[in-house]
Amino acid sequence: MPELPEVEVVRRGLQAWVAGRTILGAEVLHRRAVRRQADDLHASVSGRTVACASRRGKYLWLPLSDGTQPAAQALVAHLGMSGQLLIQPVGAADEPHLRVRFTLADARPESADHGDTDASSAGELRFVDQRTFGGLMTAPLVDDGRGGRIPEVIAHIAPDPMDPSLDLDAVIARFRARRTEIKRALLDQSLLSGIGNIYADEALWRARLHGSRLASALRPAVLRGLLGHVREVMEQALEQGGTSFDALYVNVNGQSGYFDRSLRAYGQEGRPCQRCGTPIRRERFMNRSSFSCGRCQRPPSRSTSATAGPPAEGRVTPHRSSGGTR
DNA sequence: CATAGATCCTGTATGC
DNA sequence: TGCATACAGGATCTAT
Repeated sequence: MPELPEVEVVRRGLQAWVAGRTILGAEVLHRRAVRRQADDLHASVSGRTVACASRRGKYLWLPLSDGTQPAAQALVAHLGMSGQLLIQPVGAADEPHLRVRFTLADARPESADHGDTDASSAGELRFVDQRTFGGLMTAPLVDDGRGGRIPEVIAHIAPDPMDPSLDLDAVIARFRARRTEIKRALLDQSLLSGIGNIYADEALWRARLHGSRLASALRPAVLRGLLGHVREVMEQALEQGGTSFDALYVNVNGQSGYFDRSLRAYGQEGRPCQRCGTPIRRERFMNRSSFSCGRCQRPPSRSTSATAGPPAEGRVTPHRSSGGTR
């Protein structure tokens, strides 16, 4: 499941293989894969040159230059659960779940040493997605408020742990203002982006925190430590090429990462905790699985759990704007 | 406004 | 063997 490290691996591949190349055309094979203007995709991208490959959290985008001005538009991509962006030679067999095909001009259109075009370097950028939770769209680029540019459709996505402009103190303050479980807050992309179920569980394991702890009940130093673990585990995963459980996550050349060998909590149900030997347990949380150590990661007491029942009688209850219909 | 839950999607694994 | 069900889960939409 692509989270920040996996998406960053893909971004680097796009930077190496697609940046500087001109898009000749787009063919949409599955409409759901293009979120807004499926009919306009070809017209929106053809003839434009990919300036670079950018990322925030789990979103990727390719600023598209028309050659005369800084890019005003970008091709935005989210891999969802099973999306892949692959570089393929022209003529390669279509993948079973090929959704969008972009044809790319020669990587070196200006190298006229011999005057002939090098057909072997022409190629395709393909969006392949089995479960169609991912998608592409084009969007105008707007100022991000920090001197950078971002597609306006993802302006609500918070900076991620790898962003050098991240204001850690501000993030900690926002976490502390949340009256919800810490894992739920970690997964909220408007607070801090790039974290999914895998790295949330890994960071919580490293911090020895149970995901049901109330975010607002954690001291700033504890949150600082947790966010440090988030960043550290993501950096380590990136060094391993990301986490792959199967062929659903691969880089632009179809290769898998190896961080699954280093997972300590996610998917480790029944295996001994690497710290204390207690079997890793699995719990349902937010309609998905959560993995944690029953000894190192103590669940909160009822009084500090966000999943605890309603306040006892006599407690002050939040006011309602209108009378309840109950 | 803040928070919680439903929903989309399909290949693979599991159970009876 | 075959069919039904569970599961993976990020972002968006809806409800409270």
